[in-house]
Amino acid sequence: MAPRPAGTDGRRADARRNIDAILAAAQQCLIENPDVTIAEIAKTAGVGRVTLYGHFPTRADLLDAVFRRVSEEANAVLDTIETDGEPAVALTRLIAESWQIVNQFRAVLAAAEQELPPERIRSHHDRHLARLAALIRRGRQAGVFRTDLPEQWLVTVAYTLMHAAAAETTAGNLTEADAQRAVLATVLAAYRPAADYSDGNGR
Amino acid sequence: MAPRPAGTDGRRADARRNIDAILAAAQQCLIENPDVTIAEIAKTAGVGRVTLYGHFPTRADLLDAVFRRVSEEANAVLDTIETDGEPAVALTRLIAESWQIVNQFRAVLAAAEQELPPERIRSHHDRHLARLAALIRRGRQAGVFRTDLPEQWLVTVAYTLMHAAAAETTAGNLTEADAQRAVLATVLAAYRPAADYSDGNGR
DNA sequence: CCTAACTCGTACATGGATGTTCAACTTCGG
DNA sequence: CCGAAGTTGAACATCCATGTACGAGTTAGG
Repeated sequence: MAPRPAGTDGRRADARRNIDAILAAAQQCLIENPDVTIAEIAKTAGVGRVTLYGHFPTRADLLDAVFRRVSEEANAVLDTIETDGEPAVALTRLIAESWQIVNQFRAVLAAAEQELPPERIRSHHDRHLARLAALIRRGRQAGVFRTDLPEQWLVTVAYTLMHAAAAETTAGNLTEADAQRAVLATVLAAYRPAADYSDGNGR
Repeated sequence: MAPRPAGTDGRRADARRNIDAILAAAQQCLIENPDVTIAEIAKTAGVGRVTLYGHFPTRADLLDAVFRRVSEEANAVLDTIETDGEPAVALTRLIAESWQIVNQFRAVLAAAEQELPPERIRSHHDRHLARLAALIRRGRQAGVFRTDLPEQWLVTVAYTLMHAAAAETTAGNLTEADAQRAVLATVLAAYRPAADYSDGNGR
């Protein structure tokens, strides 16, 4: 109607709608099975296979778009988290939220890892990792997190454990609640300073 | 020469030799790239593709055999480890050894996980997991390991961290020595009782 | 030595997924 | 209402790894 804001995008309205549908479908399908076929994604999106190829010339392109989308969704959530204050508390908050996300989307990640060049994955992840890294740094300076291991390793520990817990829930070995608790308890313990003479109450 | 012990196997000597070569080649190839093609494995083994199929009718059969082989090799090593005495010390020994193995063979595992039915994986792994589980149980009774999380989860934590560390070394982020130290320190910390009022020296 | 067991290469059958091309049909959007 | 942008299914072209079939050549081993 109104001479469209010109920033909308070159595309026509229905095209944009389809792209959305495709991304949503892809996301859902990938969660159920990282090896879904393009054909199936198209069908789920209620769109012709050819149409899909029209927007995403190659499987990798599609995966990349989905990955980017999920990643941005995650950032939107995580950016609202308060990471100031007592590091251990902030860590608890951050991990709890992050775990929800990992638990939801780990299958997408798995798919992406299989078929996207590693730097691609890295670049999408960086912001998440940086957030945690910053918190760790702060906690170390405050003397409440251990400093005898590389910062990078501590980051890895947290993400690894989240993935593991997610796997355990999908395998049915742990309820979501138990899994979250387990991750939290484990990471907190793993981050505690090596020779900890404190009383365990954190101060 | 001597009327062969009759327990040798129905096969002819050269056949047995080839089977060995194939398994060895497969193991090596899979370590370099979990998606190696059968053809390449055959070539590496210095054997015709057809010959390979003669012994392992299907890719899954081959993977299974390789997996079994590696697993048995691992068991041979791990069975020699002293798991009595102070649980924390025994754990250190067990993890240190296990990590070496995981670090060497994680690629094989990855390949197997992709293409073998999960129960197969399980059955091969069980003995390793059981070993650790037993030690954990003992440590808990002795009051030196935490009891507020499922035993199963603690096992997962250890193996997960070993895999993560292995990944970090292959990525070049950690030297083998640093990785081993990191795993050890992290697992020990993670296993420590939740509200730990001890002096950190273990007794 | 002589035979059955093994191996080899080449060639072929299969199957499944990814992309492409085309010509007709719909829908936007001005 | 008209033209351009978008959509569609069907058919086709590739590609690539797996697995088979065969006939001829080797080798083990009694």
